[in-house]
Amino acid sequence: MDAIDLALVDLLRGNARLSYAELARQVGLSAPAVHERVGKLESGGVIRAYRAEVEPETVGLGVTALISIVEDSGADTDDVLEAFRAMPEIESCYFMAGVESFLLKARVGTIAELEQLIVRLNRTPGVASTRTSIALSTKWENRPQPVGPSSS
Amino acid sequence: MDAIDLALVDLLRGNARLSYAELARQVGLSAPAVHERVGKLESGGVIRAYRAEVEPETVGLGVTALISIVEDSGADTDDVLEAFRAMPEIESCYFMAGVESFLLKARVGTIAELEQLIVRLNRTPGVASTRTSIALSTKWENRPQPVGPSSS
DNA sequence: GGGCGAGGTCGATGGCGTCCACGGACTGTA
DNA sequence: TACAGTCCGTGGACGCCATCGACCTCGCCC
Repeated sequence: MDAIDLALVDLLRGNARLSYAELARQVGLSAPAVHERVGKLESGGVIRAYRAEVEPETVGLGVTALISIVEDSGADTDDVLEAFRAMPEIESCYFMAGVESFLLKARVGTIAELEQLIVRLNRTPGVASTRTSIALSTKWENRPQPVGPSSS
Repeated sequence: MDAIDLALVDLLRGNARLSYAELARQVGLSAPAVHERVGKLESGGVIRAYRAEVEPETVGLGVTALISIVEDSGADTDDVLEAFRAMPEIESCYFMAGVESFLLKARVGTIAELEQLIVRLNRTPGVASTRTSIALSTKWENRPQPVGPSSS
């Protein structure tokens, strides 16, 4: 994990479809060398995936909500997690410090679907209560912060 | 935006580095046809970007926090937004319904850096108060939900 | 000094991206 | 029905790219 690896990660966070040849030009190595480095970043768990970022409205997912979950005392956190994982609307799931154990980011098409999701969440064993905030608009999301020349 | 476009979007959300030839095989078209469709999805704003998803800890961003912001009455929301945008630690920014106008997701390397960020946020003109929750762990993030055969 | 491993370059080759010309289906008009 | 125009696809061609293997260089350890 040297400066060149960080540069590759930065480049791929900005545009995951850059060719190895282009990456090679940018970091000043040959294409096979870059190919091997990126392969190691992938298998070493640094690069988890390559994803196209989609404008949610255009695929019928116009409603974004953030839902905080208070767990039942004595709930099995793993079971709760598994139940959340089975709900595809839940895009992100953070385990939080504080009274509210989880914060979920959910994306649905309509307010009606959001309502159904909240009902399902409240019915989930281990969930004591939910608190939902609706995002009126997403100013930006998952902006990659340059990690540039840093320590490690 | 027909079923084939949706399939392409799904495939690219799952793996942004699929070749056009591979996409073509999956959807049953020729490579040039897929190339043109994807090009239209990009220029039409459906596909916003292609990003490598990185394990944050491995690039020195091990601390995730969610920060709610209450605006001053009379604050200029655009100015506040611009100030947020200038802080690279803020990965996502949602404009929310409720007392707290914004929800920010920030990623930093250490608690000390988080403290500095919060200080800067509180000093920002237009910001009345902040409320920070720390994510102890990220169970998952930006999981693409299949949009499959849907309406539109 | 000599062997070894990590990590690089170079060269070759097959597949891919991308441009272009062409063709069939659908639509609106006479 | 016949015709022209448009949209959207296919197939072929060509140059670039991904990827493999052979070799090279440097630093390290015995």
